[in-house]
Amino acid sequence: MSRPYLRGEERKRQIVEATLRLISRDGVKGATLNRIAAEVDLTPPALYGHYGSRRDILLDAMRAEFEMILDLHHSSTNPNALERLREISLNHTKMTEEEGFARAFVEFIAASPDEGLREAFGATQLMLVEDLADIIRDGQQQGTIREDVDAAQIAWMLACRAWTEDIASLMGIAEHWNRGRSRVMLDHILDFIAAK
Amino acid sequence: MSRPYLRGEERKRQIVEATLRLISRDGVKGATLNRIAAEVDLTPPALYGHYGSRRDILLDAMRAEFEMILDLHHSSTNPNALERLREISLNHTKMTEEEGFARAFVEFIAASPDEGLREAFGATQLMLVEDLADIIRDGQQQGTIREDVDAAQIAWMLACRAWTEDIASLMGIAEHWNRGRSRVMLDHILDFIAAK
Amino acid sequence: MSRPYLRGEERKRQIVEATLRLISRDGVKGATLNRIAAEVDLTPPALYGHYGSRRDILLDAMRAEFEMILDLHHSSTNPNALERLREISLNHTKMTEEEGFARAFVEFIAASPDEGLREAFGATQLMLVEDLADIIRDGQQQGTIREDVDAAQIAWMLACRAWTEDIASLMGIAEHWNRGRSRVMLDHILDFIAAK
Amino acid sequence: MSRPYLRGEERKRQIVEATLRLISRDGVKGATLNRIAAEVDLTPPALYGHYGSRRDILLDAMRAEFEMILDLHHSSTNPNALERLREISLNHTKMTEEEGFARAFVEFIAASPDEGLREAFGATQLMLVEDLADIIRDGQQQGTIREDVDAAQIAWMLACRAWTEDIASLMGIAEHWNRGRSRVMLDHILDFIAAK
DNA sequence: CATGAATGAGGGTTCATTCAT
DNA sequence: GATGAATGAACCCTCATTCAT
Repeated sequence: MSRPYLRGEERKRQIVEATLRLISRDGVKGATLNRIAAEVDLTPPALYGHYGSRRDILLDAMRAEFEMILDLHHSSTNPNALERLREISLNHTKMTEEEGFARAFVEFIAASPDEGLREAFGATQLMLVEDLADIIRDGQQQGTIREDVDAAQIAWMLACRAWTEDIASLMGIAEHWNRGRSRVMLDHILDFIAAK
Repeated sequence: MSRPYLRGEERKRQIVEATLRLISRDGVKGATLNRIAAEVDLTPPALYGHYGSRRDILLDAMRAEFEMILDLHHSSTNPNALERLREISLNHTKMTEEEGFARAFVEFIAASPDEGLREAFGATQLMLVEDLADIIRDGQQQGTIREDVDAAQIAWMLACRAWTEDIASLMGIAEHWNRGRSRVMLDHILDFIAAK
Repeated sequence: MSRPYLRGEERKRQIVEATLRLISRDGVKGATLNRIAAEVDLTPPALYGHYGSRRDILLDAMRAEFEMILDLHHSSTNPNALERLREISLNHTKMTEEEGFARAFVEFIAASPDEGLREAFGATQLMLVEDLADIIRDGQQQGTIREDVDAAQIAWMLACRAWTEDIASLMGIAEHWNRGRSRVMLDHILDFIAAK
Repeated sequence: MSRPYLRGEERKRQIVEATLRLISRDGVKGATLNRIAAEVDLTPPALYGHYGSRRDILLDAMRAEFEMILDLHHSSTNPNALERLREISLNHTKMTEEEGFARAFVEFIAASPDEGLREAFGATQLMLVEDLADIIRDGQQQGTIREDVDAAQIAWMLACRAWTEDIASLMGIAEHWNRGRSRVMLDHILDFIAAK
C-alpha cells in the first residue's frame, strides 16, 4: 500500500539490524524468521527475496557485528599504541555497559552448534585478535611496547578480558566482574608490556 | 518386556548423563526431550516421571556439571595453595583438551535466554569463583601468596582464563589459543601473586 | 508412613468429594485422575483400587450430587405442599449463590459427550423432576394446588428455573438473572398453580 | 497439487463451519485442531495461517453461532410484536428438533472453564436477551403487550425456555420436555404479558 | 492398599521453507 | 519485490491406563 518497495541494499541493512537487535534480546535461537520479518514489516517468505536461508541472514548479521568491533578497534587514534590499546579496551567496557552492543557478539558463541555459526565465528574472532596483535607490533616498532613480548599472546589476553566482560554481563553477574576489576586486569596486562 | 525398570535415582543419573552428552554435542537447544528419551531408551513422557519439566532436567544437569568442576577444584591436594592453583588450572586445560568435559559447561552460557538458565548458571559460576578465592586466601594465610592482592580479583582472572580455554575449544580455534599460551597467561597471574 | 490405609468406603467418599470439588472449579474435563489423586494424597494408579476407571469415579460423583439435590428437595418439611415448593426453590437460589453447590451439577450437562455422562445425567434429572412432580401431586390431594394443572409440566418449569439460576451463575451473568427476577418467575409459577 | 488454495475468507468460513459441526457432535473439548484441520482437509499448522490460536477459532465459531440466533430473532416479520415473539420461540423449538442447530450453542455453556469461553459467551447471551427485550418494548409501544411488565424479566423467561429446550435435547430427554410442554410454557408467558 | 515406572495417544504450537500468484 | 496459503518436522507436555512390585 503506502510502503514503497525498498532498494535491495537498504532492505538488507534493515534486516541485518533487526536480526542483531533480536539476537541481543533473545539469542540466536530467538532470531526466528517470523520475528525478523515482523521487525522489518515484511512476511517471512519475503526474506527469501534477499537471502537464501535463515543461516545466510545470521552470517550477514555476524559480519556486520564483526565490522562494529573493527570500528571499535579504530575508535582511538592515539598515536601511542599502548595508550591506543588502553582506550580501545576501555571503550569496550563502556559499550558493554551500554547494554546492547557486544551482546549479540557473545550470543554467536552461544549459538547452537546446529546453526553452524561457530566455525564462521571463530574465523572472525581470529581476525579481530590479529588486528589487536598488529597494534601491539605497532607499539613495539614505535618503542612504547616491550620488544620481547609475544604480540599474539598479549592480543589473546586482551580479547580474553573483553569476552569475560561480555559473558559476565550476559549472565547477570556484572556486579561481581565489574568495571573496576576489569580495569585492574587491563592495567596488569598493559603494565606488563609497557616499555620501561 | 525385557527391559527391567530402573530404580529412580539410577534413572535420574542416566538421564542427567545423557543430557550432558547431548548438550556437549548439540548445545542446550539440542537437548530435546525426544533425544534425551531416545538416549536412555524411554519415551518422552516417561521423563516426566522423574522430572517435572525439561527445564528441571537441564537444571539438574547443570548442577551435575557444577559438581564436576568442584571436584576439579579439589583434584589437587598440594598443601601449597599457590601450587594447588597451578595444578587445578593445568588440570582444567587437560580436561578441556579431552573433548567432552567442560564443553557442556560453556553451552550453558550459550543457552538461549528463554531457557531461563543463565541466571541459575551465573549463580553457580559465582560459587566457583568464590571457591577459588578461598584457595587464594588460604595461600595468603600460609604465606605462599602475597597478602596485598585482592583474592576475588585474582579468582576472576583465573576463571577468565578457564572460560577462554573452553570457548576457544568450542569455536574450533584451540590451535591459536593453545595450551602454551594458556600456560603463559597462567604463569603471569601466579608470578604476580606469588609471595617473594 | 504416617498415613494409615483408609477403609474402602471412607476412601471412596474422599475421592468423590475431591472429584466434585474439582468439577466445580475446573469442569468435568478438569477432574483428571492426576488432580483427583493429588487431592486425596494418593497416586493416580491407586484410584484403580477403588474404581474401575475414571468414568466410574465421575458416575459416582454424579450420584452423590444427585443425592444432594434430593436432600435439597427434602430441606423443607412445610406441610403445605405449595409452600414446600416455594421453600425448596428459594433454598436452591440460596445454595446457588453460595458458590460451589450446583456448580458441579451444571458441569455434568456440560460434560463432553465423549465422557458418556450425559445420558446418565439425563436419567437422574428425570428422577429429580419426578420428585418435584410428586410434591405437586401431594398438593393437589391436600387441596393447596389446583387439580387441573399437569404436575409434570409444572415440575419441569420449576426445574427450568433452577437450571437457569445455575447456568447464569456459571456464565458470570448472575447480576442480570438475579435473585429478584428468579423470585418473580417463581411467584408466577406458584400463583398460577395455587388453589383459589 | 490438485487442491486449489482457498481465499482467506472462504477458508475461514469453512473452518468455522467445521468447528461448529464438531462442537455439536463432540463438544468444545472435541473440537481439536487435529480434527478441525482434518475436516477442512488441511494440516493443523495451516490453521495458524488463519487464526492466531485455537481459542480464536472457538471465539469466531461462537460469534457465528451468535449471528445465527440473531437471524432466528429476525426470522419473523410479523408486525405484531407479541406474535413475533411466539413465532420466534416456535422457530427455536423447530430448529432444536432439527438436530444440529443450537446444539453447539449449549456446548459453549458446557465449555470447560479453562477454555475461557464462558465469560465471552455470557456477554453474547446478554445481547440476545436484550434483543428479545427490545421486541417486548416494541410490543408495549404498539399496545400488543401490557405496559406494566418488566421487559427484561420476560425476555429472560423466554430465554430460559429456549435454554431448557436445548439442554433437554442435549441430555437426551427431549421426550419428556417435549414440544407440547415447551409450548405450554410459552403460552403461559405470552398470555401473561398480552394486553387485554 | 498402594506405589513407581512406563506407555501410546493426543494435545496446542512454532519453525524454516516452498510454491503459486 | 512481496504475499498468502500451506506443509512436515519437531517442539514440550498431559492424560488415562497398565503392570510389576
